[in-house]
Amino acid sequence: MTTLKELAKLLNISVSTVSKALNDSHEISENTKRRVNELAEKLNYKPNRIAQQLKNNKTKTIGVILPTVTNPFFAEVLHGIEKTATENDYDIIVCLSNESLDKEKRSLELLSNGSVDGFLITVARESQVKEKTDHIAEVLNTKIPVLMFDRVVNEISCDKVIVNDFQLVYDATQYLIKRERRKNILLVSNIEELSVGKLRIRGYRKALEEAGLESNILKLDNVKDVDKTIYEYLKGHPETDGIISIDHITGIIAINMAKNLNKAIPKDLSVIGFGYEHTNLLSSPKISIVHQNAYNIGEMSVKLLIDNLTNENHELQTIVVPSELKLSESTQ
Amino acid sequence: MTTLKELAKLLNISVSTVSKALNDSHEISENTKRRVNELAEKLNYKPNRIAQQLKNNKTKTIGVILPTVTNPFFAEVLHGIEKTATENDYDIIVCLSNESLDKEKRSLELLSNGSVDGFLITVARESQVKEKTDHIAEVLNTKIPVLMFDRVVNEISCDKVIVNDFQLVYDATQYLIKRERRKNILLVSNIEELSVGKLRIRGYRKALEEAGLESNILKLDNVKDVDKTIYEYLKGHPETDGIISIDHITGIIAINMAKNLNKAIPKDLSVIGFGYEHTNLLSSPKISIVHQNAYNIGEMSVKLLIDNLTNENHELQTIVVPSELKLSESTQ
DNA sequence: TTGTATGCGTTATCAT
DNA sequence: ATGATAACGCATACAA
Repeated sequence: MTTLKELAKLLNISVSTVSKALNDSHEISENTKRRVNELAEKLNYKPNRIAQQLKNNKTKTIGVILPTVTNPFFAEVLHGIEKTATENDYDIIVCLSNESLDKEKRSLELLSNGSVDGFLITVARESQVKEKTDHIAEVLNTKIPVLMFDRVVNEISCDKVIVNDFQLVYDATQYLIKRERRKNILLVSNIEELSVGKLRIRGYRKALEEAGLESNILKLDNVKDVDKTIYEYLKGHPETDGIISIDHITGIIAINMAKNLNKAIPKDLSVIGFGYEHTNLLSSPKISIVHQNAYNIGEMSVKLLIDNLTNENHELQTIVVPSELKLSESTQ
Repeated sequence: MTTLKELAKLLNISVSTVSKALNDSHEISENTKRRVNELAEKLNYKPNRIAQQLKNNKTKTIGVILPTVTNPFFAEVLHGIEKTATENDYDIIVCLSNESLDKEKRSLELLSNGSVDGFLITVARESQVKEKTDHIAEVLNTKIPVLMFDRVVNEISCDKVIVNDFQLVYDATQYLIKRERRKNILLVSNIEELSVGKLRIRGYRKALEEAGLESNILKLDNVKDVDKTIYEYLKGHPETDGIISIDHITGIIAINMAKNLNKAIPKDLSVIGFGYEHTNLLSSPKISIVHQNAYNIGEMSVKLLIDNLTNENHELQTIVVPSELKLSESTQ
């Protein structure tokens, strides 16, 4: 890599002159600027980013800690994060916790050595279930800003970007009750022990209670044959006329199983799931989904974190990113 | 952040003594080491990574440039990359080209300033279609190692990690011909203009030619209503008794459409697609897939790049990661 | 065993 | 208009 020193030597001028010339300082003559810029161009000079980071004590880099990227929700969040970070001249260093507390902790510790200016994090499943989040609080103690999105820890005070999980499922359930006159609505889930899962289940329960209906929940986390389990449930409960899935996968499976049982969708059974950009391509009839606008979650998270990093008067806040109910063929 | 200087001042010793003590140098007395380590522990000292990077002229960071992460194939590759990088004490900076030549170019240029030690890249669709890859060659000119995976550019000489696309589809097609006695095998695809798509189509053609059968290809890239297009094709060609999908989505749609036409799967129609970890959960009957072992692609890529970065005698090579045909319910 | 000096590449301050 | 020097934090060759 070409350095200032090399340019200076070749031009027989000092390093500081070269530096100033490249930064278009008024102290430098037009002639010198021209000579310097020409040579810099020719040798493809680029200021060494690491040296700048050391000098400025800023990395312009954000640490992003995600449970996984195989889940399309987080994939789309990451898309939003990357795009917005790039637009604001930030790089992102990505770590995947794989839902492990230990990996999450190590990643945070490793990057808390000046590698990044701040963190975006979704707490790992294990950390959340075991309620161990001291490692996150410790990062905040070292004055490195942290923003939590999606899954959050109430006890920790920091910026947060979330979805209105409770309201969303409440609304979706109410839609099935009031608009589609469904009486026996099943909730299927493989995320029941996550904070967001609990909130969604509460929304479902509230809507049913208000309507005087009974709630039925099929918990599928750690279940091996998800398809068979749903099939057997539907077979044993033929009265089921509505399904709310609170994740992005069990709703599609439920549609397939219902079809195998010769249930007409949406005539006999309405289905609403959670989903992302192309989710509804995957089922026939196309599944109606709660679209969480994952991209926007990523976008808002980056913007809020950068505000924290750059704005003296930044105030901690919690942003709720609006979601939308995207009705398709699996509802009437 | 605590620095060596601060520790030195507090202990009334020199910076270099502190540095050596922390690095467990034999030059330093046990007593001093103890004092230093205790204070370092107490103040939660961590060596500033940026300063180390500048000193060593190494970042221990890999730049990863992906077209997207919403595609589960790349998501799983990224998983393999992250895990393997972490195990080898490397960070990853992730950039998403979004299939755009321009974004890919800018990302490469931005990180070619000392930010990373090397690159892992899958060429963007636009770059590949327009055959513009000078920006990648330029990075190599600056002596920063680049490794291409999945989609590769033949004209550029560098490490490569690929899948045996030709052979895979050849084998899958032959399976339908020889084992399942299929005569009218359709290929569906939404990636026909990518290098990997072309290779896969060639494998399909070869197998059919050898068997004296006719090839039929349904190209779906840029098609709006993929489901309807497949439906209409199958309706107009009821003789179709086998389908090869060369991407991870059109195979599932084909199964759904065939069922809508009351075709029995796999009795009337066998289907093989491409897919990843949980792909087969999404269809009923479960789809048979070519599993590309995306995770391994990521893993091998990192290992090969690190060898290039650290091994004096590294020789450029192309690794073919073996895939497997995972038969499930959509074949007999 | 400990300390001093130097340099990584850049930029800001202070001479000349 | 140009140059010398110092500093960011760390590591190491070299003195003492």
